[in-house]
Amino acid sequence: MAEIITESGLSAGAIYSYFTSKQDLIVQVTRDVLQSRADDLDGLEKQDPLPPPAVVVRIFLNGMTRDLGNPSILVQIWAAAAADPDNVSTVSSVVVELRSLYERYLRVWFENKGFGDADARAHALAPLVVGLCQGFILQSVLMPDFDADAYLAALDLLPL
Amino acid sequence: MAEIITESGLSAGAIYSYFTSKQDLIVQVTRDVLQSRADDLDGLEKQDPLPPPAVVVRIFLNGMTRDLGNPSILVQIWAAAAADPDNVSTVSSVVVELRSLYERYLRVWFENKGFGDADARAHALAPLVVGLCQGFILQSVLMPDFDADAYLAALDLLPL
DNA sequence: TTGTCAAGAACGAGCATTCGTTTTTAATAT
DNA sequence: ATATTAAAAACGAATGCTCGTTCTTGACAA
Repeated sequence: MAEIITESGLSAGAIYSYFTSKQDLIVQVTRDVLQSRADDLDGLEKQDPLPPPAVVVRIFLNGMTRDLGNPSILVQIWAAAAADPDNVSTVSSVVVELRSLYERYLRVWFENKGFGDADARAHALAPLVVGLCQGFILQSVLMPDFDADAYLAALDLLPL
Repeated sequence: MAEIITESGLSAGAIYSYFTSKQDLIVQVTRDVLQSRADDLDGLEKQDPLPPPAVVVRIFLNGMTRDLGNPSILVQIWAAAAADPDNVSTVSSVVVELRSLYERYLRVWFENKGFGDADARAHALAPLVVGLCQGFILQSVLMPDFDADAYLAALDLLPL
């Protein structure tokens, strides 16, 4: 909150005429960011040919970086949810939504590639793709020598 | 600390005759856990034939679950490091070590499979494998409906 | 008696939040 | 134009709570 107050140029009290609580602020900002990612993905799914998973993930993560700057705030949110069962549902619903976005995309991708089990493959792999994104965010926050481009480039080596 | 105090059966003050601070406690426990993982991996690397990546990751994550129970504590540690630059080096050194463990294993794995660029592949993919593990831990903490077995099974679909 | 260790109350820093007050805005009256 | 006034917004010190840590006290062992 201290950082947000400073950056907003407002006083501590003024924040609370726009958001009823820290939690409310987080929820509203999260909604905005998630909507941006959904919009990005909608755009990609309209393209022909359909961009490969590595590109989709790259654009997702670029978008997160653009919107959040240093995504350390995301790690804080995860930890707050992990510590307090009341917050788990808020965070998990976002992750679930994100996962289903990836799953929808992957289903089309595998169908286009002629996989008979496109549905099952998409369902199984979506959590891994989410995991790769979470890993990217964690490592970009926690590792001073993290090479974001190398991480994204390595996605091409995974023949999804 | 409150939970640790309760579970240890000691008082608040007594803890501090065994650990000089919360940070010290975390560092020592982390060392223990990481050493267990390194031992696990050493055992796997002695096997013939060399177990595939999916098995190595599965055993790593099973070990973490066995040692930590609910890995929510790990998410707390990540967040503490993300919030305070002083703690980043502690955490990052652990992740770097883990990454190099995976990289060493992957190099042998790719050499056995006859890849000419085994070294480069291992170097590129190790961060992704770490990311998949981090994603597993996050999702197992944050998502009530997380299916750990399905996540691990899906690793077999990634033809590494 | 002396030394060791645990207990647990007390401490103090950090945090989100509140609230009485002041300042700014904007509409209306003079 | 200027003055008046009511509403809205912002201020920021004060509040209450949490949490890691310290310190005094007391019990038991050597």
